Amino acid sequence: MLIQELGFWFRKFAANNDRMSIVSEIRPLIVKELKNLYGLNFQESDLTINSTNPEFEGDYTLVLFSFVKQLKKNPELLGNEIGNALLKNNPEIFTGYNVIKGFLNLTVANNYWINFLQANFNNKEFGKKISNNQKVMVEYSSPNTNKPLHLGHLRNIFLGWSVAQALKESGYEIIKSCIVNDRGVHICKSMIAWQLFANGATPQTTGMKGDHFVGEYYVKFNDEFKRQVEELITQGKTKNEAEKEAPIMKGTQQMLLDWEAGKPDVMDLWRKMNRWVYDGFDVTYKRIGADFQKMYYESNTYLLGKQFVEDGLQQRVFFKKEDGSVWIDLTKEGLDEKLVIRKDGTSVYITQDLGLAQQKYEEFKYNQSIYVIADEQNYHMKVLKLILKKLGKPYADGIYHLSYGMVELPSGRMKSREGTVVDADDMIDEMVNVAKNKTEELGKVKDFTGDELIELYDTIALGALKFFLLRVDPKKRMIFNPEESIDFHGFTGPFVQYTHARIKSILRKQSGVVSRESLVGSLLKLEKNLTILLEQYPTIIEQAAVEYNPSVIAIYVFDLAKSFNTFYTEHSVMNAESEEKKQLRLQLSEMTANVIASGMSLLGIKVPERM
RNA sequence: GGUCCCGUAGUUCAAUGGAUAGAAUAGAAGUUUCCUAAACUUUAGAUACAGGUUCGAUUCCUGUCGGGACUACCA
Repeated sequence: MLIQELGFWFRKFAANNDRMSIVSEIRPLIVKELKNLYGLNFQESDLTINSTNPEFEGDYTLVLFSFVKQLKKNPELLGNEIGNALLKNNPEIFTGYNVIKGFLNLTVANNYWINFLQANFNNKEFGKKISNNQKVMVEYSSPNTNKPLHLGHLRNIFLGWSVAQALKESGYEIIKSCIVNDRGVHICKSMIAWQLFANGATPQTTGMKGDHFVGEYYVKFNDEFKRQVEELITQGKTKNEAEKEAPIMKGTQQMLLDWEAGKPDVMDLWRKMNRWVYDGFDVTYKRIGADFQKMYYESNTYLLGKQFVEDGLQQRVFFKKEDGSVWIDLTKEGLDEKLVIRKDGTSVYITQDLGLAQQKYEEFKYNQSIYVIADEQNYHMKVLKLILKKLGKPYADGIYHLSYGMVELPSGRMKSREGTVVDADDMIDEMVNVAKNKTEELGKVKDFTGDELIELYDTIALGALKFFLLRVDPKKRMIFNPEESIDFHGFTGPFVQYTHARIKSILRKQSGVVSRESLVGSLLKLEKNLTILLEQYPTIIEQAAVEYNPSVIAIYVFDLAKSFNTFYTEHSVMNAESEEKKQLRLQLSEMTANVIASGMSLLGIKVPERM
């Protein structure tokens, strides 16, 4: 290698964490050539550059059709002219090109890939960006305190956590928050059922997890309510009347009034039962790795929005109807009139959220505020943002609704009343069980201690579950099939974890550190494929962060593992053809393990050394 | 009724308007004296329907059919 060429590579890879991807380096070069050759000004974003299809020669492909029209040249000629110029002016980057139909296939120099590998293979922070001084709040989980977490919550939690992590890796400061829905009529339902049926039982006396314990009384309320309604109907009432007059429902409404009045015994019971639920949630959160820097409680925030009302009326954004209720007219925006204050002066859900948005902003001065909420609330979130905008709030534009689709069963939507809800804790326990059985069956870790085994089962089980819920585009509804979903083969977390464990096994056999200089001049097809994939990792993180979409990481990390497995089956690392090849493959292996570990960590998934 | 979202192999998911629509499972056929077979290889199989825009459409537009969500003085 020539001295000046070494200098080129040194500059290229010196600042690891700020390095540009090869594609982002190629773009300006092409723009430059288009100007030189034809005097045309194109934006980098005008260029379409794809990975070259495997059946053609080349690494990256420029699509030529968009220039053909403007230049009135045939694509073959155009491609050759651009390819020729690129090669001539950037001999250290390109070593070849070919034109097929309207596609210019570019081959990137082996030296580029080899130097990339040498510079980054042992960098565990590859892909991580330096701070950009932007602050993002991510609100997720946000449960009710009347029942335990279910599969739908898990999608929310994994998604919120992972998006936050991808943003953090991209240089943002992250504040994870949670608004706990700890008040309201549904909470009173559990409370009243406890008063009626519990005989003083507690999670401690029954040995139950607190959230499950309280959830049982919520179910008991519904059973009793149904029974009372039926009884009243047999007495000649209509269904509507019966539902209004059922004693347990009347009791619930009274309890809500008592709560709002701050009646001591009701407040005591409310605090006690919420404490039970929080204790239960904490266990689950800890187990699945959810964390929050800021908790909000609706019992503290539900009155906040009222400050907006005067403001809104004065600005003529809101208007008052004759009965005293306050509204906003959104018909010009294609929506309806929306109530913000009831005629009795109490606030509604949207009003509370206005207040909470304001409080969050005052407290954290965020640049962006992300709400991880299911898509059934698309309308609500649209209205929220619109109102804040109309009120001239500076933070309105930073609000983003990360809307995700429901998790459904093959039989349809999960319904708590029909008992078709998949409980989060049960689900995790079942996954752990499957992980245990499978691991024992394979018998590869018989020398593990009891604690190590428990940790491994958790790692695999949660890896499978998180991967399963994150591998799908958040926007889309997803179907959860209990029979088929607990699978550790194919496009799954354990598949990726297994690849990592196998690589680690190779690396353990290598005594001492892997050499930095591999001194090989060329790459075999499978070696190059793997290197190209590794080089794309920072771009993938960026995409996941920009699109708020962890599934691109899951898909990437799976592709990477698959690509390594193919390589690994074909070529031996420890018994490579030469010492240089061995070092190169060790570098490839180490970097693949690092990127897998890093990518999986962005999904909240641990990777084992052995499994 | 109105607004919005979604229809891709048997099934679960991919595909910034670009080359012969990719994977995974399930199906068929193979690979273990050699770095962990939770792996690898081969094979068969799909864009709901009808138009339109475009050099080029799974992607954009219109319509039809099918599924879902929202449309609360519930949260």
